[in-house]
Amino acid sequence: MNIDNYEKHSVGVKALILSKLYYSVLSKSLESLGVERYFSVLNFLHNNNGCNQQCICNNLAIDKTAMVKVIDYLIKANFVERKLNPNDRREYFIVLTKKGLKQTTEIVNAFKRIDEKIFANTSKQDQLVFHKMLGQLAATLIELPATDLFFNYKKTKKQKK
Amino acid sequence: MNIDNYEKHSVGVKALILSKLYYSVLSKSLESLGVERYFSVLNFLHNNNGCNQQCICNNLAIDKTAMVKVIDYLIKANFVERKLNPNDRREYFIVLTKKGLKQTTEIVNAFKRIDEKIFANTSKQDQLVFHKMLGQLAATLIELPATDLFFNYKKTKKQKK
DNA sequence: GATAATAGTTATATTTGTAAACTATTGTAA
DNA sequence: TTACAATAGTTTACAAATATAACTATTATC
Repeated sequence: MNIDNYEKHSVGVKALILSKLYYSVLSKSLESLGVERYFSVLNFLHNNNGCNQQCICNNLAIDKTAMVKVIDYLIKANFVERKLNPNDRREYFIVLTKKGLKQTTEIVNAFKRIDEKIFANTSKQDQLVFHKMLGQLAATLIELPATDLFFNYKKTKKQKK
Repeated sequence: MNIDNYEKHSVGVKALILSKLYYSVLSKSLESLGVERYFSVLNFLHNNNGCNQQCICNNLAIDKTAMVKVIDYLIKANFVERKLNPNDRREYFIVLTKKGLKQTTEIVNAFKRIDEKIFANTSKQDQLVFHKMLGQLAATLIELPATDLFFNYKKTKKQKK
């Protein structure tokens, strides 16, 4: 079993394949959980419990219309609740339930475990360079002209005729 | 405009976000082309013209049933043709048309241009470490237990009762 | 010659992504 | 203080992606 010629690809293709491999391993290690999707959202919520939907979108580069369905799904699974912010009645806080808190602990650990495992044979120095580079690449890409995608804030530009 | 707290994410999440950013920039820079999808497939075909569908799947980690539609789409757009291999009549060679060859040249260049741009301010040494790490991570992940996903060869395991 | 394996297809269902239009609320500026 | 813009979130409709299973045709293996 193999991904052929991985080293020949561009950075974008490598990143996409790497994320596919990663999520495939993650799903396997979390098979027994009550949800089978949106692990990254739950992982994020564990560290940012009570943030609003837009915040999740901005952090994970997910479109806000897609996020509606994600939260609906997680509510149905009894992992989170929507709580209206009384000080700004436009937004809802997304809060983990008791069950959600317990389960997300496992998810957080699964992420950590995989990260540890794949870096096990790598020097601390190389790991630092790697993470520094990832940050730089993301920062550079954000500054280049791009299609709107998940950047909801840009959409208004088109509305004016 | 920004991706908040990028540096806090796990490798898998970072890779996914990075690929989203990358493809968003890529799409923008190829807006004028006759296709608006499957750039990585076309980029791959440019360097592997005449390979079969399974080969594309193995290289880009795409499921073979999805690949059927991708190739259908590219045939419709007059970018590629299916040519039956006379020596093994199960497989088709995927061959770029004249139009396809011309267009994929632009795609290949777009990939290269972005890679050059995002690495412009990075030392050759760091780039080497980065690519070496990407390869190592992918290789490690492939060895870990995973859900089947795009690994078509594994599916046979389940067929036997 | 039977069986397994491979390349590719079809069908179906679900999920995800995209665009546009929408409500409700809050912020801002004349 | 009213008008307008911006923000948070939702809905709808449609296109595309993903997953599963069953399928044909062909080739490889024993």
